[in-house]
Amino acid sequence: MKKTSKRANKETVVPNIKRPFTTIDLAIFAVRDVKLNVLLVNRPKTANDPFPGSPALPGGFIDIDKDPDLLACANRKLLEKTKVEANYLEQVGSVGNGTRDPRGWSATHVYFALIPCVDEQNLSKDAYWMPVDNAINRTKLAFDHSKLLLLALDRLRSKVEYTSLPAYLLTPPFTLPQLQQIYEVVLDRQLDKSSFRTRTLAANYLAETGLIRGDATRPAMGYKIKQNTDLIFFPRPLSGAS
Amino acid sequence: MKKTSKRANKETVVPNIKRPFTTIDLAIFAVRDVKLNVLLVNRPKTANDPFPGSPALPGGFIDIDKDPDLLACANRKLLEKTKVEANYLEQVGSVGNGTRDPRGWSATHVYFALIPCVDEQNLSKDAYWMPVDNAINRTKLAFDHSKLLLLALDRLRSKVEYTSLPAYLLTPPFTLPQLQQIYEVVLDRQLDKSSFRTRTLAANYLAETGLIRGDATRPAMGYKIKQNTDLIFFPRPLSGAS
DNA sequence: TCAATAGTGTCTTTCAGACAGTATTTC
DNA sequence: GAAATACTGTCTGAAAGACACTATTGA
Repeated sequence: MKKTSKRANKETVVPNIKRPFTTIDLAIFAVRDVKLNVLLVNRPKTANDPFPGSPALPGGFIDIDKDPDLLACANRKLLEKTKVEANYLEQVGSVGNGTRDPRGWSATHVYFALIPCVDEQNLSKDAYWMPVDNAINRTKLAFDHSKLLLLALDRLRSKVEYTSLPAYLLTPPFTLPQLQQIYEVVLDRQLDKSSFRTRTLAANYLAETGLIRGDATRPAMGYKIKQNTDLIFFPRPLSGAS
Repeated sequence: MKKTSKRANKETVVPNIKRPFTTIDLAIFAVRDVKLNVLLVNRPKTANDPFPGSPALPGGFIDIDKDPDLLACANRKLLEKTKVEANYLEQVGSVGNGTRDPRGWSATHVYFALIPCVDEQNLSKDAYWMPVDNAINRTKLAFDHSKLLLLALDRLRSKVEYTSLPAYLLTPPFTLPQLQQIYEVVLDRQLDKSSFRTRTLAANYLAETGLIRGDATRPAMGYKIKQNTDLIFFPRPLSGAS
């Protein structure tokens, strides 16, 4: 290899500039007791830490020695807190400014994850579930995490209007009425059964797994997401998607 | 103020962790000669710089002394290169890993901007327009900027399917046929005139500004975006929005 | 049989798409 | 009047919403 490579011949010089802190924050969602929940952790009570004891989104500094990229870092932190892999993990965006962290200029990369509900005793010790309604309206989260949670929730809700996202909040096999309930829980409104079924089945992303017995009622067909299926985009949003 | 404030009583300790580089990259779009163009700059030819002389998206390191937040940083860099404010500026997301910059682990925050076309002699000296088709298919951009450009372009195209975004690529007053042409240029396909007009006018975000004379043809009504109007979301996407 | 839930059928509504037809300008 | 472009009207079709109806289970 004689020709000049991308790297300059001499060692590339590391520029001498001030670097912001770089963190990841995660909004991990699951449905518990017919409510959308978000995973929180309490900040350490060490005096030197900002917001000691406050509830916060899981996350923290990127470890540039351990994390090959941002997504891997998000996955690592998710696994540390929940012991499970995400059914779905997507970046919401990033927020950075000089005021969000009292320790200095800081930029965070925000992800949201969907998992089926994990029992609290299987979570990491410092982690717990809270209904999002509660987390948004009645809880002061550390840093700007209330705002970050709202960002993630808005993204989730808006995508639920026109995608198959809620299927990632369930463990297969699940029934169409169960799936519809998840949609209703996330969107906080009722949906029509008939059009929901037509739309869902027409998208052709579910495979039947056999009847599931109900409780003294008619059994429902069980479904799972077909293998190698990406997120489904429906041709029209459910309604006021704006 | 006696009660404990958010900052700990003693100075909060700055944690001793390695920090990645933090940068902004901008995909600045405008329509020139009936083609969607993107603003590029050539990397400096200094030997110590990575990718010397290569075309790249405008951007660079955050200056934590100058930039209060990420958006302000994006605005600053936009203004430096184009001398104009953006009609529309939105974050696409962020990309960070250990390999995208030969100088070390680096995270960039990607924005896209829409501006009406700025003549090349009014741009900053090192900046120039390139048709996106050309920039994507026939140009090797510095760093991972080809990938970043694609991210921004995908976001733009997908939002054009169901929003009023293209209106921000025009200087008012403009006519509906002109606006339709911008949609067609961005989406690279023809649209039906009648449904385009119905949909656009029904959204009620345009105000008439009086007839605009054509070239030996019937004059067309001029429009501008109504004041204090946010981006409009249409009830349905144009077609295969997926 | 009844209660409860699963699932279907039918009609309406809302918009995008196709396409033909009319209107207004300059030459 | 011709050419060019602006604008309108009518029909079709796809998919959501409302809502009544049938189907299948356990007690």
